[in-house]
Amino acid sequence: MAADAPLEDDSTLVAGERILRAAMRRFAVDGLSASLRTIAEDAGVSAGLIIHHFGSRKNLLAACDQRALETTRDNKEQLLTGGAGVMLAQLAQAERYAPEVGYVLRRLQAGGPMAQQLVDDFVADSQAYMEEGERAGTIRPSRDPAARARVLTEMALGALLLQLPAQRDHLDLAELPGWMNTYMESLIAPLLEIYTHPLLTDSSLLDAYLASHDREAPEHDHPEGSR
Amino acid sequence: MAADAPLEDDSTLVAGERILRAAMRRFAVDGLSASLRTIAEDAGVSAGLIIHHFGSRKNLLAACDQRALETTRDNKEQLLTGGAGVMLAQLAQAERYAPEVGYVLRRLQAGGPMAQQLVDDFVADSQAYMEEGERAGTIRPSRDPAARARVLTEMALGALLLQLPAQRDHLDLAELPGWMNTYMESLIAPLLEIYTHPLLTDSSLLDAYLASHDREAPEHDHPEGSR
DNA sequence: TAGACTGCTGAACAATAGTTCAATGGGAGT
DNA sequence: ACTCCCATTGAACTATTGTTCAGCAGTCTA
Repeated sequence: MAADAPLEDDSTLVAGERILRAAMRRFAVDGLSASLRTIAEDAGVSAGLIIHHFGSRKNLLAACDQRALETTRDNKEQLLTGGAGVMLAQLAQAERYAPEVGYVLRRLQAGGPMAQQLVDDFVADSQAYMEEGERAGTIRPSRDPAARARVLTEMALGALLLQLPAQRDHLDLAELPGWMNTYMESLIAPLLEIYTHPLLTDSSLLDAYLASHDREAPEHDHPEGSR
Repeated sequence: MAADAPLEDDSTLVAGERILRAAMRRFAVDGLSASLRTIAEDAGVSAGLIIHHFGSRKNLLAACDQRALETTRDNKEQLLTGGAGVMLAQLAQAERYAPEVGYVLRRLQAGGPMAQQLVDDFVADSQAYMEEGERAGTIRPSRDPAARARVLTEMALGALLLQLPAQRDHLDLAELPGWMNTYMESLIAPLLEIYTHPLLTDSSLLDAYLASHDREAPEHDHPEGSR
């Protein structure tokens, strides 16, 4: 019974925890399509036991999601704007968290509601951090701070995603910290440049856009006629 | 015989083309894990025929990749910096290309070498376009134009990826144009702001970073003379 | 008309997946 | 010592997958 019971029954905690960790590792390494039997072997148990504890594969994924959310929420510090990626990178430096970070990346790669949830978390973090920077005078105020934080965060996370290996390809957890470090290193120079010296030489594009949209005519036809 | 023959034998072109189009649609709609039988049903043929024509599932994917590359390469125009996403959005406006655009998105989502290939294409485009803007005086020169183009493109594409539904979830091709349009609309205001008014209020961060890194590799990569 | 070529089908096969279930075995409680 | 309990196993079941293969049907050639 209790096939769909809430996870983490305390009486099953030892085996359940071992399975959960093996699952996060496997999902991170092999992608979210890793098989239950593989996970079972890693955890040193049988495939049936996973079902016995978690009810179904979907529930196991859900448990991993929850664990990933907790881990990321417990580690909210970032250094730089668009800090989501940086925060992940920092988290990955603590090799202890490599499975969690890998899992988060796989989840984001897979897309769907949980990816959205994770992104929203990062966005909220980023926004809070940017408000702080705004108060401190290091970050310029925005017309729409929420939108700005969202865009910057999604871009940082998304760019990171594009560096990932394919879904079913191997992601080496031991190399993950160095890998993310290298990537961040290559990112920081152009990113700082863009954030310091504006890409566009004047504000004509922005002005034109604002002029045509700020007068409360939200939904009008796009200027360029398609052909 | 001819199991690994080059694709698109002209004598088999009619059925092969029908299969290829059905495959691109299905892969776009259901994700790259769509089954051969589903595709076969869409194309009005048997599953065996797909093998007969393409040799294997992998080859079918490869054929779709090639088609997607051709389509995107034949439609290289963009409006705005980081134009890869914009270019895809525009391409999606021509509903005729919805399957190709959807397939490209799925490919990027799946990651791997082909995603890298597509990204590199977009980066090259973006860089050429930005050089043009640089000459025209609308875009500010960069210390490292290639890196800047890559970062901007990967961020634009990556942010788009995060909006996608999950791998195995339904992606409605009929809604794809409007969907991308809406997303681009929400992106353009904060993006123009960031590109116009620098995010950081002063250059201290950039200066500090450059000071600590420029003694190694300042700028040995002279910007290329355009070929 | 006979024969051959070939695009094409549909059944069958092997591999893998998640899930079910009867049986086991050891520990706790009485 | 006996019994109950429950974590745990391992085999089996079902579903789906990519792929194979023998053969059918239509068309072209001689």
